[in-house]
Amino acid sequence: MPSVETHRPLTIGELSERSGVSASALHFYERNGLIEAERTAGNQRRYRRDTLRRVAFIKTSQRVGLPLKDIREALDSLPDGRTPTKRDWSKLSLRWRKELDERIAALQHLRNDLDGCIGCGCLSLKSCTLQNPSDELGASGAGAQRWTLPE
Amino acid sequence: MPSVETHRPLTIGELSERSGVSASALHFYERNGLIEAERTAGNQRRYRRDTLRRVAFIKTSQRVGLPLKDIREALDSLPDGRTPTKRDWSKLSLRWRKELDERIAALQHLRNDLDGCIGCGCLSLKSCTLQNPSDELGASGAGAQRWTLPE
DNA sequence: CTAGAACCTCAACTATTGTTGAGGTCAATC
DNA sequence: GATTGACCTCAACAATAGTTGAGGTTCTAG
Repeated sequence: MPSVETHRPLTIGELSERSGVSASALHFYERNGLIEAERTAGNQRRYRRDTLRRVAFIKTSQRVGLPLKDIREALDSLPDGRTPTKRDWSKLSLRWRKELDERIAALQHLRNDLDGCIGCGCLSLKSCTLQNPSDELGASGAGAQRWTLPE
Repeated sequence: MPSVETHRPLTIGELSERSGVSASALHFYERNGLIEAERTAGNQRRYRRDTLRRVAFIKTSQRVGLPLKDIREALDSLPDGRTPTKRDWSKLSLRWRKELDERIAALQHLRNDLDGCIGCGCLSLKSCTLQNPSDELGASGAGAQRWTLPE
């Protein structure tokens, strides 16, 4: 049977140390609705232990380059009051994995485009402008869109 | 032989339209040493046509997530006064491709780690803490480093 | 030569993701 | 019961990557 210790909520210091996220960042996440905490009679924060996982999700998502706004949206899909189940987290992970896949695909696409250009030192990617002498010499007309890959 | 038109330097409006980068952003890049311009007698900017390629490099690098500081460093390796040759750009592209490769590899690594965790809904990546019941119940001790993948 | 579009500078503002410090309170230990 | 470390709020500051606006100048076409 679990001891009392294992159910005790976390102080901000504990959460900070265990998650590797500074207390000020935790405050910030709270202000922005990414995490939440109970308060003691003396107004100090007490975090449910699953907040640890929530913070892990935040950190990991940030590593992929997602803005906090998006991360919050994802977290909003978790159940409100109760501790999320494995299934809940699993759904989130899957969603997040898709993001990852997309980002990887986008970078690979970019790299493939680049490969065709390294030989000529060109950087226009979509259509190598160096292979088009009129650009080097200064062709007028549609130039902008060539560099803007579709979002 | 090339007409005069093809050698004429670009106004900021032209560079902006052709590159898809706003004039204010071009001002900003100049303040930060990423691009430069000659001036007319009346103090208006005139860009060498190869600035177009420079801006393309900036935009593309940003797409990969590189900060302007790094991009400037890369650009600093270009020859100073003269128009860069294809070879110059080629070197830069190669360097940038390595960055891309690294980023792709990092994301793939992250995804592979995640794959092992989706089944259990865990997010600790390196070592699935959900597979470790002591964490769900709140094991004390080293928790932080597990989520911090090496930079 | 004059109107209007395009350009100039400089300062202030935006958003994101936090950090730092001041001034004060809480909680656990001696 | 006093000390001390951990915690609280609030405001200001930081870096990045720009945008916006005011107020004034230049360039170009008619």
